[in-house]
Amino acid sequence: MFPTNGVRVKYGVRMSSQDPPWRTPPAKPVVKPRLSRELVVRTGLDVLLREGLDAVSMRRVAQALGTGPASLYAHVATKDELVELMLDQVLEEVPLPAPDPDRWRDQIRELLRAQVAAMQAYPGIAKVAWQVMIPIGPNALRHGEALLSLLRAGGLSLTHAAYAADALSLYTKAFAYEGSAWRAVDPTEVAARGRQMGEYLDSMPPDAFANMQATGHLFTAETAAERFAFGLDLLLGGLTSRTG
Amino acid sequence: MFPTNGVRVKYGVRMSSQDPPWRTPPAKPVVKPRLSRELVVRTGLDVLLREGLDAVSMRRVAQALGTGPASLYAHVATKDELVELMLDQVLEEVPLPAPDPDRWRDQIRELLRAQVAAMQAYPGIAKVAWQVMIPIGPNALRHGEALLSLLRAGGLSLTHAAYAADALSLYTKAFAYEGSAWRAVDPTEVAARGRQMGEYLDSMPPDAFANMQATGHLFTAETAAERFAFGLDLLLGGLTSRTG
DNA sequence: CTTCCGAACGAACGGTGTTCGTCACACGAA
DNA sequence: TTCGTGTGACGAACACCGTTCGTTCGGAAG
Repeated sequence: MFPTNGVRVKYGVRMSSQDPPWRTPPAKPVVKPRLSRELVVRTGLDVLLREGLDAVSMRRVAQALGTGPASLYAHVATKDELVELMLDQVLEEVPLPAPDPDRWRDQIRELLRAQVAAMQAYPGIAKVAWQVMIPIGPNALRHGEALLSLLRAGGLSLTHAAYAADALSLYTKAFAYEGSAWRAVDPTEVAARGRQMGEYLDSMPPDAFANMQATGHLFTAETAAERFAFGLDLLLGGLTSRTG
Repeated sequence: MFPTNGVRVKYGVRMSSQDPPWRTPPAKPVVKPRLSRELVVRTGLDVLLREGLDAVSMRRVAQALGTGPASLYAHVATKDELVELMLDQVLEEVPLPAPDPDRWRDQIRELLRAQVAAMQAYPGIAKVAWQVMIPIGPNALRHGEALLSLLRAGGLSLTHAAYAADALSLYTKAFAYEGSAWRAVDPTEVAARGRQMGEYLDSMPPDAFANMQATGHLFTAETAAERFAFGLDLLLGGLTSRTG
């Protein structure tokens, strides 16, 4: 029949001849894959992709697995750990460069851009990078080490490399969240916020918010890549004065 | 007795002579200030200061006001609006500089440092700067305009000023949140995370995370101000190549 | 075949944000 | 002064949430 490893027949399909005659066999001996940490995490990402981060609750993930919320706690300590594992899973797909002292600046740019892209593929996942204080998953650590290596390859001292990595990571996480959040919510709501802000600014003395009025049109999703590159150039450009 | 404006006597303290003799007067005619948007917001900040951001729920704030959660909705549309108003209130106390073209860089440093300091005075409040997509409160907008003005005073083009303001704001918010969050949670928990990470790193091949191992001790609360200044210098230093 | 252990699970607990219908009260009109 | 009337205050309830408890049951070990 089924391989006994990895599948499970609910309520036991076998019936003994001693069973009373009115014992009805289960209507649907549904084949259900055995739960595992990885399966729970993957299902969580599935729910996130389909219904957004807010829909990722223990109950919803359990429902997607055809079970109850209590079953998940055999594989995951808490919900925070689940979403942290989901984030780490997303980072796993990002390739890490081998430091090249001639291209370290471009390599940093590529790495951070790839991080943002990976996170934006799962709208809302960047939020958990802020919810959990310090990402500690294996892949998060690998990314941290890779960034530090690139900065060291650029000739920075240990302390400067550490501080620069901190600033670069913070900025990248912040940017990933911003873009990720915009994509996750209803676009009409974003538009409503923008209109609300415009109305407020218009109701004020015209010179009170002159620069805001003049630059408001620049903060759109279209300029996102450009803005990210600009901020990255600022940070990396600032490093030129500290190294060769 | 009391001025009728601003106070309220619960259940009506006046008794008519027609009342049946067993009618007991209310034991404590508690003087309760009338609810208002500002009072609700202020009470929210009170609860945050005393019990942390997680304790700020509609029920808890209502309880602190001696009423039920439904009463708050006459003054605040949703909980998100409440915490957004709380954040805006915190920003109100930060003074804004008048742009001086000779000191614009230092003025930016001062402004952003003051923003971080104000947020860290209310541990956890920086989190809401991320929960609400685009801060839209009057004070948030005033801060945005001030930052743009300083950058324009520095000679940047409109587009560059806008992009630089975006990067600077993002970095400041990110840093404020990081420090704010560390202060808001149990220090033993932070230590546990650090130890957990150290153990994981030790269990790996020693050269796999060499830079992480060497720099781990630099990411403490003591180096926070230094790290923030470093990142700010990076961003502002990157601007030198784009203006005089 | 029996024992045993841990995954799976149903039900419940105490919390959350928000809504609904009601009620008391201050204020303007008669 | 009396009488509506509108609005803030409020208790109760709804539909969720994360998590825990006690039980059940499948599959491997003895």
